[in-house]
Amino acid sequence: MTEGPCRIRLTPVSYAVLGLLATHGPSTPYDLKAAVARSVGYLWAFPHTQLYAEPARLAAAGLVAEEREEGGRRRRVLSVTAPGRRALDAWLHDAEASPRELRDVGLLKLYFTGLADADALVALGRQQELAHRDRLAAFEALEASTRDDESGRHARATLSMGLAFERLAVRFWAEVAAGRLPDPAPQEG
Amino acid sequence: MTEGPCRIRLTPVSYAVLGLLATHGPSTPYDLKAAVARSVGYLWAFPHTQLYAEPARLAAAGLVAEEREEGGRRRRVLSVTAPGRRALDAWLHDAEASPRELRDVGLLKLYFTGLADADALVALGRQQELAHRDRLAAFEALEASTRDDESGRHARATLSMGLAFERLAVRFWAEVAAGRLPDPAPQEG
DNA sequence: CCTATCATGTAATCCGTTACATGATTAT
DNA sequence: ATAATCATGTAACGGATTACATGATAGG
Repeated sequence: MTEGPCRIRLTPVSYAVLGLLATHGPSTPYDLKAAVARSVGYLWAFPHTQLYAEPARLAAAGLVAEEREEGGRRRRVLSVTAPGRRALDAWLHDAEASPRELRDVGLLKLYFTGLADADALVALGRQQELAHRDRLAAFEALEASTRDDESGRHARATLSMGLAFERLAVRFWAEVAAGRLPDPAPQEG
Repeated sequence: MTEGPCRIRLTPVSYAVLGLLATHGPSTPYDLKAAVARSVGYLWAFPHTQLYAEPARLAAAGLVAEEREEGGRRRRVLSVTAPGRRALDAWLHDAEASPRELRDVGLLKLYFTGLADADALVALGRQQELAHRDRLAAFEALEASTRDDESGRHARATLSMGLAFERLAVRFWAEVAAGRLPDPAPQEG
């Protein structure tokens, strides 16, 4: 049993695909698209084209197997190979993961809003508050619909972080919208 | 007065460059690099190469002006043009900014850690807690060093969000490290 | 004077996105 | 039967990262 023919760099998308295949078993790219929408999508969404392109990359490296259906649409059915599973496990057991920068466009705007007038600031606050409220509502709906789903404890844990973050963001931007620029100084210590 | 010769798509990097030039006046790419490190870097860092490449793009579009020093290093000195300033103002006055997905590798791992054993989970928690503690400490140092800097109120506001987020992350990952998988259900409401 | 680090840049790669396109199903 | 939407892809583009490279300045 030889290893994959060529080494490729594995990105988060790679591991998401491997993880979804390992979780749900053999799937078509379309299945993956649906699975993402139902699961990690709120945390990390990718366009469906990536779910067609990425398996090809992984297949070239021998980490997933591609089979074509015989009849009708001749869809690709993907599954994890043994090397693929090993790569996934290695990733999961490697605790290293540098935290993401915020990289939020709203915050970047806020940073420079001193260059504009106060109206721009308040408008930004309002818009951001609304946007985060929407996401919060979506997360809460998702939370409600996955209660007493014992199998998804890890998924619910990440969702928990998502909810906490959105609540924080709503509070933050509501302050901005009210014309009160938050300052870290009077810390609630 | 004609507009820039060609339209380009302006990305967050573009506006960061425009914003920094508008704030600090004419600068070389190296100045920009230093300014980023001192300012927005904690929120959104880019490699220095982008601070050489991006001004070229902006110059081609007429949004910044490039001059070469005469003596010695013949460095490029960049400044915002009138159209550049208008583009920046338009961006600042457009409140639209879809919030960023979390897209955190640690959370993605957490999502799939049901596929691995409990050790992996705890190790991940520990590592993430440490990483976020480090960032929190860095943010706190930055906060302390910018106190009573009246001109940077907007900067301090974004920093305030950064601090709050890191505190949240530390709490969250500490739970994971302790083997307690957070669940959104018992909401502190 | 030599070395190390700072400062300044170029070039290539590659992933992610956007745009486009078309074959199946389902509904009316 | 036709329209509409679902399902499934291909192809090109471009920005961001990575790797490489070299000229100045300072320290020993």
